[in-house]
Amino acid sequence: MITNLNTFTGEFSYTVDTKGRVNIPAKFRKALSADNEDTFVITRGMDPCVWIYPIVVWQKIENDLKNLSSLSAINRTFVRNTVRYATPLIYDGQGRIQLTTNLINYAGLDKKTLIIGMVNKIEIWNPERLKEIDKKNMKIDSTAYDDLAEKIII
Amino acid sequence: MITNLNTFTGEFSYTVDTKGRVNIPAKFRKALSADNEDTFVITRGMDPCVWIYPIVVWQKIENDLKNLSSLSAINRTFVRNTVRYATPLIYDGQGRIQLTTNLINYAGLDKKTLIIGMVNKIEIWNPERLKEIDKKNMKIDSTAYDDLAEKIII
DNA sequence: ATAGATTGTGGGTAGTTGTGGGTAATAATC
DNA sequence: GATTATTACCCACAACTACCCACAATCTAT
Repeated sequence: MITNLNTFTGEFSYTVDTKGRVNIPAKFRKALSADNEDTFVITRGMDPCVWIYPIVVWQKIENDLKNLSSLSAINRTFVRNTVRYATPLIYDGQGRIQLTTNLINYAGLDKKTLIIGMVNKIEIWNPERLKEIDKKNMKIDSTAYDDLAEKIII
Repeated sequence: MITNLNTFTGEFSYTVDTKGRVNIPAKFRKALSADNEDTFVITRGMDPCVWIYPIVVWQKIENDLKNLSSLSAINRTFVRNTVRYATPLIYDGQGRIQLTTNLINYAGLDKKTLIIGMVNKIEIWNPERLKEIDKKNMKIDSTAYDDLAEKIII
């Protein structure tokens, strides 16, 4: 199929097992370009969820961070918080990744999870939490969306 | 015949079978440009129906979304809600696509469906629902149409 | 009008995928 | 150094999906 590589869409329900492993949906593994060598980077999301990047995409982010001058305190904070929780890992023979307890706690994961393709990255959510956030965002000023609508035609 | 490629018009009645498959009207398949390689992307419509895009059209949307920075919460929400339910798929040897249970529920599909060409995309409706929505929309203020008249000459 | 091709619909089967658990190797603790 | 905990790798199975074949209805063309 001719899908964009390192591009993820769709929503999937999976479980975190007792060992803290989650399956990466087969579709997402297939979307990984070969130069990733089955490797992702997991880290904290800006929302209370886990973010997963293909490692080659992450490496580009690392390079961008290198260009931020450490003379600025904001830059230092930003860099620190961005890379602090990032862990590269290879998925196992069954297509699962081993989450860290740190990230499991941060995202409040517990058994049932939602795995969501976010185009250039993947999110792992506790379904309850996402529902709350969704509800909150319902009230976002619709003018914000209108601005986006000018950039993107769907 | 000289019709525009990746452009769909007309209305067709089809059935969703027990496995959740629907036929894509032969006319629509013929309208697909070759670079799509028989691939569509199905997702939630803004109305309670299923939207179907030719994959090359969808990929343009994906690329636009990639350029939105995830530092903005509004952008994250917008991207998530846009791609969350999107699934690329190739139609089978009989010209059918396999719908996801998620989308079937969302659109309230059940056996009889209406498939409608929407120019750059295709919609799948539960006929009952469409009738209701149509009735509601009858009451649209005609000034809204006047605004459109400035953008589109028909 | 008739023969042939195309199209819509149904179902069977083999392969894939998600999930659980076991065992060996490694690391951590006392 | 011995014991425990943790991690990495392997096997098993049930559920699901993709692919194939079949057939009837419709359309096309001669």
